[in-house]
Parts: sequence; C-alpha cells; structure tokens
Amino acid sequence: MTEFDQLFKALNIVEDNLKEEILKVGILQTVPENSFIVEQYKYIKWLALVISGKVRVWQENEDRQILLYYVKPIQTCVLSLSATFRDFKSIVNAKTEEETTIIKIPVRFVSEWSFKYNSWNKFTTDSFIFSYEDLLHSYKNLAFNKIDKRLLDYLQSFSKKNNSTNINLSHSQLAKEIGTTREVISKILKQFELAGIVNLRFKQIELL
Amino acid sequence: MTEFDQLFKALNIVEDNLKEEILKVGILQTVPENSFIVEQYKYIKWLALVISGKVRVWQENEDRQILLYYVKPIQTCVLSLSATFRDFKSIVNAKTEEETTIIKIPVRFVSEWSFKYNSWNKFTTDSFIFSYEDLLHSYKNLAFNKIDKRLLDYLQSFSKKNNSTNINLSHSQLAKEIGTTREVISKILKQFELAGIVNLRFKQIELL
DNA sequence: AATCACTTGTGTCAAAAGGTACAGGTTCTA
DNA sequence: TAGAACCTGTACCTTTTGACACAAGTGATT
Repeated sequence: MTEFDQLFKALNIVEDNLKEEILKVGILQTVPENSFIVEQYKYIKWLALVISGKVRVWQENEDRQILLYYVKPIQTCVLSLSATFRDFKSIVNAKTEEETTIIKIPVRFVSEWSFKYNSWNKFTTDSFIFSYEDLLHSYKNLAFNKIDKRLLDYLQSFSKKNNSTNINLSHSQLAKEIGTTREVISKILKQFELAGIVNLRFKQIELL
Repeated sequence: MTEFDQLFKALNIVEDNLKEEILKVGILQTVPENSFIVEQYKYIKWLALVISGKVRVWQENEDRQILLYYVKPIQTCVLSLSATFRDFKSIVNAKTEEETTIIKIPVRFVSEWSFKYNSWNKFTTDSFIFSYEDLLHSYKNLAFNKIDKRLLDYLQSFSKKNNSTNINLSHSQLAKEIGTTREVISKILKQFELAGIVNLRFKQIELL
C-alpha cells in the first residue's frame, strides 16, 4: 500500500476525484530528524500531512518554550491548517523529532477542497475540533494544576502512549515539555521516588 | 432590519436557500441576565448565535474557575459549534451577563449546512480558526507571563474593546477573570497606581 | 442615621516555583 | 584513558503567589 493509499484510508477519502487531485498536487517527502516543517513568523506554503514519524509543535518566548502538541501519523498540524484557510503566517514552530514522511499539499487547494469534497470537509473540521479540545485540556491543566501534578500526568500519558512503564527522557527534556526548569523536575522526581511512585535511573524513569 | 437580517449581513450570507432555511428553523429568543445558555456536562441541542448582549464562557474546577472567552454580537460559541459537529456534551459553561438576544439553530442543521452553503462553511471555519488562535493566545499568556503583566494586558484590551479608559470592574471580578485572588489584584493595582499607570476609584479603574 | 452587602487596603505568614552554584555521575569518542 | 558533553542531586536563597485576618470605605435601603 502506498503512502497515498494509507492517507486515503485513514481519512476515509472515498471520492475518486479528490483522490486524483491529491495524487496530482500532493508531494511525498521524507524529512530527516530535527528539520523544521514550519517556522514561527514565516509564511506557510504547504499543508503537511504526517504519514509516519513524529513532529513537535511549540511556541516560544525569549527564554522559554511551551509544547503545544505532537503531530503523529495520520494527522496534520491544525495551525498550519488554520493558516492555509487564511494564507497567513505561522505562529508556531514545528520540527521533526524522528525521520518523518509527509505528504505536502499546496495551501490553495486545502480550503477549496473542504467545500468540494465531503470527506475533506470532515477531515478539516475534525482536525479543528480535536485540536481545540486538546488545547483546552492543556490550558485547563496549566491553569488549575501545580507542576507535580502536571509532571505526573505527563509521565502517565507518555507511558500509556508508548505502552511502556519505562520513560526514556532526561530531566531537562521533561522540563522543556512542561515549561519549567530542570532543577524543579529533579526535585519533584526525587519526591516521587521517595513516595514510591517511580524508580529513577540514568535517563530513564520507571513508573510503578 | 430584523435580527435575522442583521445575522445574514454580518455573516455574509447571500444564498437565498440558506436564508430561507435559517428563517424556517431558527428561533429568535431574548434571554435575561444571568441565565445559562449551555451547562458543563449537558447535551447541546441548539447552536446559539448572539445578536446582542454578552455571554461569558468559562470552565470550572472544584474551587476555581477560568474565563475562556466572551461571545459578543455577532458570534457564536465555538465550543457549542464543535459540539454540534459531534452531537456531544458541553465541556464548558456559558451564561449571559446582560440581557441577550440569540438566534437558536437546531444542531443537526449546523454541520449539514456547512457542506451545502459556502457562506455557512466559511462562518464555521472562521469561528474555529478565530477561537483557536484566541485560546492559543490565552495559553501562551498564562504560560509565560506573571499576573501583573496579565492584569495589565486585560485592562488594556478591555479598555480598547469598550472604547473607554474607565474600567468599571471590581477587584474580585478581575480576579475571577484572570484566575487569582482578590487580594493579589488589589496589591498589584496599588503598585500600578504608585507607578502612575492607573487611577483607582471605587469600582472604577482609569487607565492613564 | 442605622444597617447591610459589598468593596478596598494592607500586614503577616506560608507555599510554590525559580535561580545560582557546585559536586559528582554516565557515555562517547578521540 | 582523558577529555568533552551531557546528566543528576542538592543546598541555599529569592521571587511570586496565595491564605488569613482585620480595618475601613461606599452605596443602597429602610
């Protein structure tokens, strides 16, 4: 099965015309690790659909940064999507964290198709809805929970997603995801260890 | 001009068929102050479009709450909108803060029209995009800025929206919007006054 | 003018989180 | 095997924010 077929299947694209159009204008591309897919303040020319790999999307200030979400197969970055509807600049950064295969669609087709093809319309709408709720969840989490709770949540959902109780992340990586400093993470993890919640090893955290 | 005509004009609805449909199924309603439009965890049956008045949308925890946004004329609550696309429960609360006139559309039409009518499609898409960026802005603000900066931002944008340097809000109302306590607001406002940024009067803050 | 509900001001203390500094551990590679 | 680069642990201090307590001001109503 080609990458395009995977895409059609995952997005429930049944219209032959749409398939044809996607095959005609879509560009399959494999991007190495640590490459920027979109950069803050730059114009977006393509909508990238991730077929395999992983893309990290975040925003940054002068000194700190905050994770917004990861784009995984088969998804797209909502913020690129929203930019394509307005032919606008990106307000976030997105960078591959592994070798990633994407299908690129020139922006001008994206909004056109959403009115022309039902399945594409559903895909864009669902992307917005899903992402909005995801961001809302993060916002609520940030507003109501202290760092220890947020860290524990992060570890648990990470473990769940990767189907392993071993989390191979350094303290500074965790700090970057959660939006705090390395020392704070180290201290809290130590508390967790004393409380019997985790085992700490070099670059590895085991959830108990 | 009727409320429906106002709506058509504001949303650039030109299709006669769509106008007809809206007139047929839409219900014009005037809601008194402090009424719930949607309640957290309850099913959404109608999409409410605000014609005049003001609706506050927020989320709450056990003890605290956090403002998400206000729905003003002519807008709709994105979260209701997203719920209508999935016929789902509300994850927020929305309550009128003034007497508010709304047009209610039964949910099943909302997604149907978005594929059928270009202007409706544009309206829903724009609502999602606008709201997403709005929420993103709030998220970033919460993540990177301290309370004094957030308070000042709030005051300035409030003043801008209402076209007046006088802000008639009590300290506890401000605390509720920003997600902190009344005392913290009082102290920060006092600092602002000493710094010559504001004048404080009873239930009124003048931005200088 | 007395009362009530609400608002504002402020002092003290505690908790949460961040910043600095430094010691020492692990891994890799030249 | 000696760095270099990165990771972890922790002590100490500061800033930010929140919690509690209480005094006093304002406006409306009776």
